Amino acid sequence: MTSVTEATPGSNAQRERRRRILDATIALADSGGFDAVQMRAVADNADVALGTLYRYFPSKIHLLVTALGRQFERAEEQSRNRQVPGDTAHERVMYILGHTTTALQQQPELTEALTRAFMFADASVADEIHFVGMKLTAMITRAIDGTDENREPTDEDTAIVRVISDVWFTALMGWVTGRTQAEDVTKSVDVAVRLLLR
Amino acid sequence: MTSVTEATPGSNAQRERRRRILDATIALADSGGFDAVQMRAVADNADVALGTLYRYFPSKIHLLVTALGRQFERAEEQSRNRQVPGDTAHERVMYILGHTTTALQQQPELTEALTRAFMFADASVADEIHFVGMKLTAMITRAIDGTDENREPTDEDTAIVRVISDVWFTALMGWVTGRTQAEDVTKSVDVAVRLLLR
DNA sequence: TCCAAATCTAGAACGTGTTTCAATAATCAT
DNA sequence: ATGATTATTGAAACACGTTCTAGATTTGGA
Repeated sequence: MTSVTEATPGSNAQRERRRRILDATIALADSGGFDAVQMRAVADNADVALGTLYRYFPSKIHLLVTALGRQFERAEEQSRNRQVPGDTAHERVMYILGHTTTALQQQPELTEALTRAFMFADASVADEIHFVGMKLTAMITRAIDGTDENREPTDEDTAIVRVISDVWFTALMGWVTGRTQAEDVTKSVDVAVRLLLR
Repeated sequence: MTSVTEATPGSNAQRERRRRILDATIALADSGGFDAVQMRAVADNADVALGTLYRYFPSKIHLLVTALGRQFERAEEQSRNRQVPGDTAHERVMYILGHTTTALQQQPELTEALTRAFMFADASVADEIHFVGMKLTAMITRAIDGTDENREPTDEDTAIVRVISDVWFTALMGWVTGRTQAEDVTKSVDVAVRLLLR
């Protein structure tokens, strides 16, 4: 037992298993998307039994949405440490979302897997979904507020952020399902942001 | 062979089979949602062989999205024949979407099945998806324009309609997946419409 | 009317998410 | 250290979407 324990519950071995499972999930998703994340393959690659995998994550959706949360946590962390460039709220929001969209589109298979899982998710995954929503909201809100670090977001800000998130998500969904082009995602968001932040 | 043939291709018997399949689909979806629409059950209830079902609809998703199209066609037809009440664009859009939302929420299982299918749909269902999008766009656009029947929608109108559709869809998705309350759907849309139509 | 092509049927079979179970291993309180 | 509890393993089994096959049936043209 090392003294350095993370906030995650369970023994060392359990935290290790959990990490291996999520790593295997991301690796498989990155290589072949949603369909490649097969529970038997995840279990094999993570060196755990299938039953153990299900003890840690009650379904494929939980697994993927949790992985999505981990990715968003990192993205939000990164964005938190840097000043968002841009003179207007519009520019700043587009910087963040354009950036994030491009990053996601660099790993199309992974993005497809995670987005599809997000779409599938039902009430039993509400916590994980909420977590992801919070991270996204935080990023966009920070972009709207800009340099004014201490500005308390107004109700209107919050409402605008929600609408932008919805548009972004729907556009992303169109792209991962192969119904729209990569550029269309950023375009859709840009139109929405223009309508909302004026 | 009767003389009255619909626009649907194929022989009489084939049109009958197709109708039986879609009817069985709606009935099963209405009774138990997405999970109850099992391909074997649909085939049984429609009195066709499983192979035949797959000849008519290449996947469960095609089947459900086609059924969704039929439902939306009817809804749009109904709304087309009536004047939309309300003095402002906001009131009229909310009337239409509030109405439609309430109608969908009367049949939660059916709505869950159709919405989930819509979410799943990939490029191979693009035509059916597009059809549904057109119907929805038509309804909302008519509501924005109000009594001015001949007004040509501006680019801005079109953009606004897209954003509203996205918000509505995302909210509906939250509800069918059991993550939000029924009222939240209309509330979300109302906030978005207020931000966009001012 | 008859033949060839297309369609339909019944049912088996396959893949993958999920569940279950008996046996083994690890952990923890006393 | 020991016994009890809990976690893990390996493997079988199940459910449902989907595919495949062999034989009937229907259809449409000569």
